[in-house]
Amino acid sequence: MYKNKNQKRKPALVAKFINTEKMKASNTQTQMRKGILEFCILHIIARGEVYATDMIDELKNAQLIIVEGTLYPLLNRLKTSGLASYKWVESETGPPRKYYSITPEGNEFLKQLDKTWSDLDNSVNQILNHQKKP
Amino acid sequence: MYKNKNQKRKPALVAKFINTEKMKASNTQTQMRKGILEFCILHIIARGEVYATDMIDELKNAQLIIVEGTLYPLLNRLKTSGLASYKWVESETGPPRKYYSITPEGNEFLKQLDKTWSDLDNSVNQILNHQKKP
DNA sequence: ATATAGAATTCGGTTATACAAGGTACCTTT
DNA sequence: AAAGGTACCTTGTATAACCGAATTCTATAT
Repeated sequence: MYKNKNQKRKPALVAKFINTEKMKASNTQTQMRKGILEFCILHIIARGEVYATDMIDELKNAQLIIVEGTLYPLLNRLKTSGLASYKWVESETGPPRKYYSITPEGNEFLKQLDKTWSDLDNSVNQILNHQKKP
Repeated sequence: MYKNKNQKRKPALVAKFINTEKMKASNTQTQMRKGILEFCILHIIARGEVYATDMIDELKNAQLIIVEGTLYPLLNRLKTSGLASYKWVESETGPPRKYYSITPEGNEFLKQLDKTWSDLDNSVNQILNHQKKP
């Protein structure tokens, strides 16, 4: 729908990474988040048709800040791998939106992710509480 | 203690990644684990002096499989950044061991990680249970 | 017409984890 | 001495996710 003329972009200005305690913590945060966003998005989609802004809102609501530059590529990945699909829907207040829904394959995959997450959750809590497995 | 002669290495044989559902799942698993290992290790060290094999055993016990090639670099990172320290201890059954303990800075950092983890845990559970924040 | 806002897209850059696989060193036993 | 087990170390590499920021397009409002 959007044409892609080969346009030139200015290289982004990049702030140099500085290694302080404080930055380390925020780094760990991003590290921990890795792979969890996809999981959360799939869950949101699985509940009903939504478009990007809906997702961002819901994630923000759950204190998971996500930006467009992260979300859109992720949605494309889900689409390409057949885990999600979308349809265009006209909006009354602006440009049309892509409403996503989950596919059967997506649901199958989501089941695995649920297990992966709960396993991980259990493992971590076991370490935190230092209880030996029976 | 261990000398480092500059040895030559054969390039590692690399299995080409094949994109199946199954592999996708295991990939997500490693993604989700990112940054969590450091967190767990710090916790284990915080409880008392341990050496590498102790840690691996405890993690394995909690279903978190970790290999030496992951652990040793991680421990070095902790040491270098002042979050952990170690002392050599003779063993009665083999070569000496490095027993690690946490530093005050490490404890401070661990507090932050605890919060990071519980925040993330809450966020994810909020998505899974689909409850709006009050 | 023009401006503004909402929606989707793209990409260049940064990050550093986790793993595989090979290697060195120490200690005990035979 | 040779062997075997335990402990520690190092390099290379796959990744691949996430973000920042500019961009394009559409529709509505002024």
